[in-house]
Amino acid sequence: MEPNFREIAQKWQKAWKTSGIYKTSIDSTRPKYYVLDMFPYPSGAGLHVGHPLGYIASDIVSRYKRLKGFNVLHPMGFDAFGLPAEQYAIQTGRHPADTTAENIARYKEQLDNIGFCYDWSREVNTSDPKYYKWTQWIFLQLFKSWFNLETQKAESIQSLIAKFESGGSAATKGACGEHEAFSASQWKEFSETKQREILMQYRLAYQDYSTVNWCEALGTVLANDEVKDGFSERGGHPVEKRRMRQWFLRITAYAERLLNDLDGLDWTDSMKEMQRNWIGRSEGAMVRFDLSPNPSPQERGASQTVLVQEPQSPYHHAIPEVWNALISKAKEMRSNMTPSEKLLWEELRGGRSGLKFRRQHIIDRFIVDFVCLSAGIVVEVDGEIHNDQKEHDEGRTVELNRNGFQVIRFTNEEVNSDLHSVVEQIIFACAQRKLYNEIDFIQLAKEDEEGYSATPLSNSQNSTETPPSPRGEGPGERSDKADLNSTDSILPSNHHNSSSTPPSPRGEGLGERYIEVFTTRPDTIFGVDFLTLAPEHELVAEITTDAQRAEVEAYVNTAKNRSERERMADVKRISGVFTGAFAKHPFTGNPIPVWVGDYVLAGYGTGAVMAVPAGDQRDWDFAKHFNIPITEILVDIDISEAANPTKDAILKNSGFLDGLTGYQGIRKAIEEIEKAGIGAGKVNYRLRDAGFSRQRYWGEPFPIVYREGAAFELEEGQLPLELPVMEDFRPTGQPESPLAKAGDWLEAPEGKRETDTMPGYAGSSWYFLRYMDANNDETFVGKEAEAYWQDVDLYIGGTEHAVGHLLYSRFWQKVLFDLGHVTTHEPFRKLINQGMILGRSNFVYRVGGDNKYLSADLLKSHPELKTSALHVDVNMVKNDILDQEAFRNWRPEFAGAEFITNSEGNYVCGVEVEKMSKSKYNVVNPDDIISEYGADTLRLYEMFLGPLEQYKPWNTNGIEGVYRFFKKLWNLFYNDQGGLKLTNDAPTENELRTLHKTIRKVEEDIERFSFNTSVSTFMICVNELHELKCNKKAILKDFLIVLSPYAPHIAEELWSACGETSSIINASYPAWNEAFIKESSVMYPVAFNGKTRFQITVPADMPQAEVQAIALANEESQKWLNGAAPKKVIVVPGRMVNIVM
RNA sequence: GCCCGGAUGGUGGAACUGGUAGACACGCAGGACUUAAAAUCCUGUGAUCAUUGCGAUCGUGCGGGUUCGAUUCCCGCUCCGGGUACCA
Repeated sequence: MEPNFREIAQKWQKAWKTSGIYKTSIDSTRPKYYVLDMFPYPSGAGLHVGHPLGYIASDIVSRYKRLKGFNVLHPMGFDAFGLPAEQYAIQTGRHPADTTAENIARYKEQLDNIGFCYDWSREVNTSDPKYYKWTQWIFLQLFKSWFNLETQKAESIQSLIAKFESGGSAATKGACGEHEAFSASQWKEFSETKQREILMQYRLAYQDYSTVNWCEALGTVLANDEVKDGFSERGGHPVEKRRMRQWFLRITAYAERLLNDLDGLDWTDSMKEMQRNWIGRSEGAMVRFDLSPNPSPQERGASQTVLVQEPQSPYHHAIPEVWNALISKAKEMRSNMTPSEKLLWEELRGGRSGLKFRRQHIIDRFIVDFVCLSAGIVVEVDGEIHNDQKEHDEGRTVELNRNGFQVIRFTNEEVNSDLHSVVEQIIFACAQRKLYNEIDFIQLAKEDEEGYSATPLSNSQNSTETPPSPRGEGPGERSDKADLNSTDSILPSNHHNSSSTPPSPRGEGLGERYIEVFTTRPDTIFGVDFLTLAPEHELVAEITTDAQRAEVEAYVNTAKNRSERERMADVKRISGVFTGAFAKHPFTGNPIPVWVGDYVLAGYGTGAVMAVPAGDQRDWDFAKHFNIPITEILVDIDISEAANPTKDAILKNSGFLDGLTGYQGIRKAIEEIEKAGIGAGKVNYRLRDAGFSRQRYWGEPFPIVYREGAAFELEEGQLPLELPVMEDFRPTGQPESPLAKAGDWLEAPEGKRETDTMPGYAGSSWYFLRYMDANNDETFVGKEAEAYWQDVDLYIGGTEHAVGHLLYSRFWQKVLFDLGHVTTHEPFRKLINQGMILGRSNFVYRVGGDNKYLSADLLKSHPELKTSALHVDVNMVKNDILDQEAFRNWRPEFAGAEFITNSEGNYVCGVEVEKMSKSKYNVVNPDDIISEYGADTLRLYEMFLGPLEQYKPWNTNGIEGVYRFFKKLWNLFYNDQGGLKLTNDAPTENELRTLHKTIRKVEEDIERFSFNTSVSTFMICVNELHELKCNKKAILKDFLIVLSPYAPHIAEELWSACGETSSIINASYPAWNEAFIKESSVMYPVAFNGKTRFQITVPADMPQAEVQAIALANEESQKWLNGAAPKKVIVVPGRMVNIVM
């Protein structure tokens, strides 16, 4: 008789429901165990076979822990607010409340079919006002608190107000935005609006203007993790940046705690690592670089007169005879400029670049292509460069250098292909040169050193691209000038005594402006060759010189308008522009050019970096691209091809850091930076405050009203603030919420309502707490319930929530903990990530344009046939063999399909593993499996598929094996006629051994979440009991208990067949007895040099020496030893014997 | 690029602290039962060689190393999967 597993499942599901056996309550006599699944988002598509994988695992643990005597909390609910539900509703033209309710009903039905032991009386639904009342309440707790940096805890905003009243803004340190300083009396005089404005800077839930991801198509802003490569994760619509007033949660205040507390969690390393990366802690230093004053026109004039004899005798050294020849030649050249020269001249002529250039100008005995006399820069454009030409050029360069000119060379190709960059470099070189000139002037005057003309560029390889540094120490030469003493002597004196006055946050000091950078490599500070600002950096406009203004503005505008996507797309492209400004190196006093580049992100650190080409590849690339000279600071490291970012290289040319490794240098450098009062060691985080506003309809409304522009919270008694029912809830297409159209609702007696709604993660950040006391109307979770259930012992869900949900939940929990509302500071003790179940797509191969299909196993033998692969519904395929009739009936166009089958007459389908999706026809619905094989088979088979955490394709092929197992089990209880064949006989030793081995193994497996191996243990047990022809109740009943977490329905059915009247769910897990498992004799494999040759069987308690003797005495041993004496014999007790020859 | 994980028969996978590699299952082949099929049961199934038999050799992505002994530990690679990124 065939058992009907489907009917059995339905029967017991009904019985359990009626008896309310899954209802859980607080029971202080038993230890608690809280097993939680990540609750699903009820989409319209329903569950596929991949969804229940984690649920099955958690259900097994729940039932097992219950058998073990724990009071188990195992709830389920629905994450029902959010964008997808709204999108789905808009698509179907219905209200999200209706579609959500339907989807939930469908999900529940599907879940119940699988036989989960959820206590549905604790169901939560985040879109239910009874639930979101408390989401709003928690938001108010965040709104009404601030983070005290001194105690590293959240406190009530009242304590902050008290501190302001007594000591003004200086009285305390809290995590906050920017605001002015004020005294206690000033505070008291502030208007309420003003006070609220300041408090807003401290609240854990606060408002701020910020750039957000605005998605035109979805009509809403998106969280960073909802944006992938500049497109919305859902729908793939383009996303752009907009500046809007938004709600934020001050999660950054908790960065350190969120990071440190990871250590105590039983999560996978990769999961913790993802959170660590997201928090992105990096240690380093803040360093300020004072800005040199921009040269005024007068100063420029001064420098000109000193350094270049201009304009009186620009043609110096030219003797009359040569002069006449040169001048006619120059005229000729002017009228016959090469196309590249013409191109460049168009950019340089008439002072367009802010500098005056002359063309085909005579200097000494040369005619140079272009020259900027005020800066002393010669620009040469060459054709193809041959070797002898190169030599000639070098000679010419040296002579021009001698005359005080710096030569920059470009090839025709460079000018033609990247004119912009060429012009850029020229302007940069001129500006830099001008500043050097000034400094030289000052230094020369002061120190009475050798004159400028005696500072030639001697390094002929790169001299054309290398401007002289202030006192003549070009790269790789004159190192005697770069020693500690000389750098000390030019340290600005104010740096030595300014440590008592902390720098203001930005470069707005009195009379002195500076750029503050964050660096993780303060040890490389002597290798700083330039600074780079993010295009959005606030100092950009201020410091840019007039000459560079047009270009910088153009660059900044382009960068701003470039969407995220475009910026991502050409990460490789290096772009930037020189501001014309210079900063002063804090230790050497060298001028450091300030650039703008979009490789620097405004949102990280200070939005400015100190660029060290020697140690950072991006800086290196930037320097090479713009011909910025690179300072070498690493001993014996070649940086001609790439930067060296390692910290173990020895530093040189680095003043007080010389001779130290990077590791040592970091500490020393921070020390010196702090001593000099130009900065301090600093820990920086990548984590940003969490955007908490959404311009959508289907979310929690904020319990906030506005009066005179200030935000006021609603009273607790006014919650929930229900979402108004609206006919038209579609996005407005403007960056404002659909709720802006809500008419009367907007006008509250207390003021004007906030129209944004909360994001999807609001409700899911605390749902695990609500389950503990889901029906409490007085509070979000009762004190008693919270104290009993505390936290989640086991949390199972996908890795996709690694940083979003899991981080926000931890943050909320910590805030609630600080405020005294919960007793634990981490919500999820152990976390397991189930791997995704992938689809296994099947294909048919259509021949040409015909309605004819070639079997996949014949593809190779028929290379002459051109075929195209078509996805075919996997539900028409069994063991990769197509149901031909079903295919013909699938769609009208396949009705007359002809099949070229293999020799057995089968049509074999092709196979590919892909994500499960409707469009690939590879979705398997658990309901179909259940109606064919029953719920237990589905449960057991999903577990049998492989390790829980592993990604694996769904393959229905193996399910028969599990089904056979159940039939085999059934046959231990029933004979062919359907009669029970159970006996009450005493079990034999063998039967007991089989049983107790199984009890032990399954227990061990569940404890380490190795569910797939318990399934094979069940199979082994049933196979053995079959062999033993065991139908003894004493054995089978215990086996059923062990099996019941995996296969509750069949276990319950057979349990009652044994005459039990109470449910197996309430049974106790049997204890295994070592005495039954112990074998009286042990089989030892005997190996020679590690290779197993034969086996011996000896009594289990035989001493090692005797085992060794027996092994050696064996005649097989004699054969393998071949007369030789063994060198060594190793006996591993109970394991094996190894004889070394 | 960086971080994490992985690679074992025709397939999914097992081997938990280094100790008989391939448990359990699928598939396949052969057999029993049956008029036949399904279901069920039995046998075999890593590769190569030898097959009359005893068997032998190789084998856990590749190359080294440690060890009496390595799928397991170490070093260096290859490939695959996931995460993440101009993060200074």
